[in-house]
Amino acid sequence: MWYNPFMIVTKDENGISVVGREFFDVADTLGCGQTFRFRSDGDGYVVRTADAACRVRQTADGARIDTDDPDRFYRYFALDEDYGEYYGRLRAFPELEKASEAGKGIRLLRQDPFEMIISFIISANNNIPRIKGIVERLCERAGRRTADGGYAFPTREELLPLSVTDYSALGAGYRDSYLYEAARTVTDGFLSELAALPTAEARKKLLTVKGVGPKVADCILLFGLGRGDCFPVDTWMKQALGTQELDTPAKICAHFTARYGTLSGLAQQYIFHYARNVEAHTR
DNA sequence: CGGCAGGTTCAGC
DNA sequence: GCTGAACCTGCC
Repeated sequence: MWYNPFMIVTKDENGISVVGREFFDVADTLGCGQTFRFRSDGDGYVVRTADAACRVRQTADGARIDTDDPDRFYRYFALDEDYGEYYGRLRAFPELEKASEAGKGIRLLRQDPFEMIISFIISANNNIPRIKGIVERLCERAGRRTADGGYAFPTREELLPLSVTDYSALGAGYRDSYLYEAARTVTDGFLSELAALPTAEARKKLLTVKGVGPKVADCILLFGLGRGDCFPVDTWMKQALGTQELDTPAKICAHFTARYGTLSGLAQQYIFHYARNVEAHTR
């Protein structure tokens, strides 16, 4: 059992129970664009990562995760981390007062780096329903069957047999050749070098992959490599934060990573959530 | 039905 | 280095 002032987490053989829902909002955590592999199921969600699956739902006093692999999802949902503390630190920034309050239940998911590279190449200049569809079809096409009857995300080896035309047939559009190339570029060696590099150098390395630009690289670093010092700048960020001085994505990124440091990624998620779910509906 | 979607590439300065 | 046009596809 693990405890902090805001949350009590208990692991058992069938899953994980969380007491304290303030810093674990299931819908917000899954819905803020970090993962595309979840679907509604009754009063909760089925969530997949790599070759594992769980069912997660919000409960009266917290959340419940049912899974064969509690340790995996304990890490996946970062239940060893004190998001109450992170929230407190970010809330101290005046400009984050409203966004942090609205998004305090968001947690950054610890996901698989290879899965993140492929998924976020697909995400570029694309919409979420379509991204989810492409990822789902890719898993059905190339991933292994899992014990629960679903599909695992394909490994690099499982993607190698696919042709550019195969990716096109999955609906990937012009990203087909990027995916084909990425499966050849992103070897285990590439990934282990990536993990060993400081964030700035890891970012440069990711930018050598075709189809990976600054925004996608930051998403991979943040969601797949635990680099909290990244601040992905997308259309929402540009719209919410762009000013006369901060008039390019690179300037916005540099400004806010300098300001929020290792909590930049979480701050970005708070702002993204607020811009898309709160501000958009109140205007 | 045309614009848009959690951008990137490529060509031209 | 920086800027802008072109880009698959299917939701809204």
